[in-house]
Amino acid sequence: MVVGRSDEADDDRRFRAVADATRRDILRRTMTREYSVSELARNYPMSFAAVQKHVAKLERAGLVTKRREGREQLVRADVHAVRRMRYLLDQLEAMWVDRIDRMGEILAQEKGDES
Amino acid sequence: MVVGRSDEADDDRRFRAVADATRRDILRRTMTREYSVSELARNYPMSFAAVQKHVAKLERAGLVTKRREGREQLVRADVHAVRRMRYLLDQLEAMWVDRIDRMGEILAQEKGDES
DNA sequence: GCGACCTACAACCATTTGGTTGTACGTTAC
DNA sequence: GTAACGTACAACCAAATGGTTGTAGGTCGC
Repeated sequence: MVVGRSDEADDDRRFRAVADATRRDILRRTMTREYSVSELARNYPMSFAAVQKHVAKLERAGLVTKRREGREQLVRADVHAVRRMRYLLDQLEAMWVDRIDRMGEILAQEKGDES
Repeated sequence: MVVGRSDEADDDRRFRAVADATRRDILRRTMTREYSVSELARNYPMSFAAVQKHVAKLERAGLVTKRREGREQLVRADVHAVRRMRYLLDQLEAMWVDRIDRMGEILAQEKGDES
């Protein structure tokens, strides 16, 4: 997969969206079941509008979606966006493992040469 | 593991540190080998001081470490901090999977009742 | 020893962020 | 029908962020 600029911007948004304890908690809760925004808001020591802003930021990052049911907006997490972030971190770790592997080969080679 | 406030702050720092394309690229590069700060800086269309700030932010998040070699500071990535982020995302995904599993059980139960 | 290279950081600035209060509108329950 | 509930968003403000320029000091190579 070739990473383009729009992919980088999406990654920016996703990681930034989870770089806040309140938003991570919103994500945890909405991963288990749907919550309305005001139901979510009751869990945090801030105004309703502030929680609305957090939800909006998660939505712009593609981490949650909303659907209206009567007067309520129900928020649910989207595991795909979480997987995309995990994938990127997996790639980073793979680069690390690859480096360690290459060092191991060098060491093995040096040991062979010493015999 | 119980997540405490200082853990949350660490998570804030780590996710915020990777919420920027330049810093993700620095992380990719230093995952494969050590780079000096000025060597890194040659890759980005910004001042040396700006790259320095990016490296400092990664360092504060525990994602890279620096060691001095003569006049150069050599930067290397720390895979443990990447793993901590991945772990957190794994937990989120596990919550999703658990929810899907519970829905599957409910559906199976409903089908059993219909027979 | 001195020019080139490398790094650190202060001060500044424009933009973004994260919170508040206030206003407005739609839905629901009685 | 109206009070209660739920939501959206504008305007505001303080703090944080991400970049710049400039100054200063250490190391290295010739």
